[in-house]
Amino acid sequence: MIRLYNTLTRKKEEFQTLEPNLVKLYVCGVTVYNDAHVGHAMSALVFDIVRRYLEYRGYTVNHVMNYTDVDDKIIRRASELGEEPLALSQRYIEDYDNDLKNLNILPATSNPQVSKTMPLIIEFIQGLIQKEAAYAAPNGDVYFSVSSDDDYGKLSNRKLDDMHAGARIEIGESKDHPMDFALWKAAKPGEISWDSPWGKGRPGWHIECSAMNLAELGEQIDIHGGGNDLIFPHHENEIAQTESYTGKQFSRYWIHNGMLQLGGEKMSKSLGNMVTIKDFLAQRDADVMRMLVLNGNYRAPLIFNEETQDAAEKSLERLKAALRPASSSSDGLSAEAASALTAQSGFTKESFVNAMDDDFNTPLALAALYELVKAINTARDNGANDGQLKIAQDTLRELTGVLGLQLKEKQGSSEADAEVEALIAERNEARKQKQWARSDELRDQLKNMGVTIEDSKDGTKWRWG
RNA sequence: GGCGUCGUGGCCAAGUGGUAAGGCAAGGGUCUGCAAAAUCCUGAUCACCGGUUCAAAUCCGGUCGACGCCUCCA
Repeated sequence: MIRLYNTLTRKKEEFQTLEPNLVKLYVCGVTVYNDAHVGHAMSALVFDIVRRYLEYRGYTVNHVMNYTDVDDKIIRRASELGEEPLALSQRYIEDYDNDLKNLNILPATSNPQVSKTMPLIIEFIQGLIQKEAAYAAPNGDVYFSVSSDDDYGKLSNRKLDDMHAGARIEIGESKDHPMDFALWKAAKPGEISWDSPWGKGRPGWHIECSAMNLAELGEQIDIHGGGNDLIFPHHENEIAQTESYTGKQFSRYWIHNGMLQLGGEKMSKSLGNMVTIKDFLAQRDADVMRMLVLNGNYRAPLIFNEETQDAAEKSLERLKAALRPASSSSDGLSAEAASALTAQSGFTKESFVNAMDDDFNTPLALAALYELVKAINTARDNGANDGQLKIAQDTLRELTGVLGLQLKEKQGSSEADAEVEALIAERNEARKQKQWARSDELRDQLKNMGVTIEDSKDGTKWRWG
């Protein structure tokens, strides 16, 4: 039984899908006007892990992630660059797709875009006006009327009265209630716009997700996700719109990831404390980013610094090492020891599933994996052969795969490999002569080339990294 | 000010009533020519105060602190 923490109820709940074995999952994607940063990566990774795990547990996951390709910031940036807004956003969509691929994140089942959903958005707004949940203002804007919605504020646990103070009405707006928000914004001169019953304009931020949800997944979905900075106002408003429109509960479960922290504060484009995904991947392997996410609870803030990255990298090394082959000179494990290792595989799998079933408790799931790692290493030290390690290593490979870890050993070019082999042969010759100084010198040289050496009973082993 | 999350060993982090998982780092042992890898051993009473209980990191109240949202934001 899978349990997950539902922001709507602030409790862990048993997961039950609307339709058997099918999960309708909608995750808010990014606004595409700039390079994505590792905070975006965190969110994408969290939901990639959710999706992979649900699939592992036998569900078909209909995973929708949208692109906001029509927005104030896109328009501003495009005019700065002298580029068409949709051309700019299209460029960054491709760019982000590429980042996600490089992070080993599975592509969503579909990636709707605002610019391609216009008719439905307009229809949606018209429906809301008909139901008197929205109204057109004289200036061509259309607003959602929060007063029309009895349970407005239920997701973020806010009351309209409490929000009066902070709300602002900008000049030119004519809202009935300060918290009313735009469904449709009248176009300013020269801005990209679409025709509508209210004149030329473009959609507000929140309506797009309601419309794309409806288009892709229907009136009701199982899980809606995103960063916890979206709880208010974005997700709150989505609920208001969709439930006012359909009269049905929108999403059964709301999942929100915590914010990635750089130097004690949230990483964001506006704060300017960004590490882009490309910056990160130029320095570290994709697995490292994923490991950082796995190492903590997805709802908690993720501390991102050199120290946590180093630790993640080292623990990956430990997982990789467990997958390495047995010593070729080993003469096999006793039957009891071999069956104990196999038994451990079973225990680990069980612990892993129990941990993940409990709201994707990845730190606990990893702990289960390390238990198997230790068993494999001990078995190898005790003389296990490859056949005896296989089941345990296959299990480890399978479960790390569920988490989306690749655990690839670094590769070198064949010329470089040949050079390394030559140096190692030379070093082994020196070792045979007990010329330790020369031997160590060669080892240092290899180390500087990025090669790690391990001398063992069955010869010298080496690897990049 | 309002809403919410949280405060566990040097760092990251599990654990929601019965005397603290795991990873990284550190120190020591085994192995090794020396290393590396592996393995073994060593370390926290859980922000603070008060309460409930036979028993609390875990429940309740309070204090202090951190972070997020309340404006665009993953």
